[in-house]
Amino acid sequence: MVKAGRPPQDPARQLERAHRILDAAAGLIERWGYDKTTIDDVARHAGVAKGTIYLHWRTRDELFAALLRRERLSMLEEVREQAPATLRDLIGELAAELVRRPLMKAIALGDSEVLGKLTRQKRHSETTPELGAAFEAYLAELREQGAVHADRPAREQLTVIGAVIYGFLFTRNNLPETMRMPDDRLVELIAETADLAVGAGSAPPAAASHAIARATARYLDTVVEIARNKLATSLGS
Amino acid sequence: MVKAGRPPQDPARQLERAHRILDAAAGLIERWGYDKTTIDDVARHAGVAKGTIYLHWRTRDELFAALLRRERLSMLEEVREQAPATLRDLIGELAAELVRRPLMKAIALGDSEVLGKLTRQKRHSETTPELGAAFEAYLAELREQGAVHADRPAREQLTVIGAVIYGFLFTRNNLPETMRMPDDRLVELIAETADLAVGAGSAPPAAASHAIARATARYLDTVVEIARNKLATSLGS
DNA sequence: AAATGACCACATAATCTGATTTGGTCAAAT
DNA sequence: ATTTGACCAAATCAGATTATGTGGTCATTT
Repeated sequence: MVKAGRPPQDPARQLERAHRILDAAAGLIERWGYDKTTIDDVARHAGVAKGTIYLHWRTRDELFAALLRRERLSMLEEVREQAPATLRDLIGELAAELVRRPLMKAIALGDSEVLGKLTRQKRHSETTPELGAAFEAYLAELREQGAVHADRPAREQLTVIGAVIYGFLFTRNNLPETMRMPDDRLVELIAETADLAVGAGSAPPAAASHAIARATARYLDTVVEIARNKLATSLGS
Repeated sequence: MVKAGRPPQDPARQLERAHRILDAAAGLIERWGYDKTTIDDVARHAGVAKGTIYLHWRTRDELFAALLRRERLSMLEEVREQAPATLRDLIGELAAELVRRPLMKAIALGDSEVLGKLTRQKRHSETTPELGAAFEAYLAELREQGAVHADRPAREQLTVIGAVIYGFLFTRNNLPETMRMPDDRLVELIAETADLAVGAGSAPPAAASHAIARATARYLDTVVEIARNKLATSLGS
């Protein structure tokens, strides 16, 4: 006669619980910032015991990393669903998501109010050179299609796009209320400015538009896949 | 019989001394930041007694304000001497000066390492709405000449230019050494990006180039004059 | 009149101590 | 096999206390 014991838990439930914990953490960090958000708070808001959280992640930082990766994946999936067909639309969708997601915005801007002591840590872009590399490859394809300026390094174009997004997002925050433009307009301006700076002077040949759309879709597939794998690592599954 | 007394000093010498003090302050603040720079240090480096400094400015902050205003005037005069003839050249010259002047750059970026507790103070652009207004007026002239996009508010264009400059300058600082481009290239990119974002799609009519150059020169005259007056106030003359 | 630098009130920094919080563990419960 | 929450060491915080440094003044000197 064997003891009944507790039956193994459904892995799907485990995953659901992990997400519930991340949901709680996301809300708390957005509201109180990283430093003031304790594991106890997260556990209470997620309706689990503190020890349970450590069944999912070894440290607080790993929980936070998982949260960021989930958010990043969600953002990229959302962008992909919009199915942007040009570089400009892609940047516009990315910017729109950045504006709408406090956590991603905080990461992009290095907002110490939210990130607390993690502010000076590794930049997100440096953290995953793969994502940067994917974007550079994408730019190379665009160049072949005559969609971006051909005679300057892709690395530089990446810097330009980054600077434009950063500049608009940041200055917006520290602007008097009266001078702020609506979100939609801001996003339009970012996309337009970045595209003008990086794009070829003239419109790409009409015949290329299909190839460009395909390249864009493929780029998004690639980065979504990368983000998905990173997240999987962080969820221990 | 009267005592000889000390003869009145030459006002020119007083002014020269004021500048010597500001020179000392500039060097110290660039090196140690505002918080760590004491009046005693400044006095010692300027070769005067502490009390002498208070013959020129009532408080430490007023000394600092004078320093910034002098730097600003110097920067604008330098730009004017380059005689930029287009918006793009103007922005390029401004950016070049910003890159070259640590104090101005610190102000533009709100660098707390240099500004110390003054970081959260009034932004420089808010401080002098006159300068912003002058630039808006300049943009209006350019619009009449077909040099900038006509159907969007000048206010917005000002924001765009600010965002571009800020974005490039800031991201440059937090970039790994290996990815940094040389100063000249950075400046070119800033000018080009801002100009593309704000300029009319097509090149302005050749007939307008003279008027544009005149407007640019007039704009610089205006702001140099404003800056000169502000500085005069700060020097008590 | 013009310049100085010793002087002082006050702000800031540094040190210490005790109390509280919090990330992480693990024996016990299920 | 899972989950829990009391528990602990280590970090953080709050406050008191002391030490140091600094902005600004002014009697004195030139």
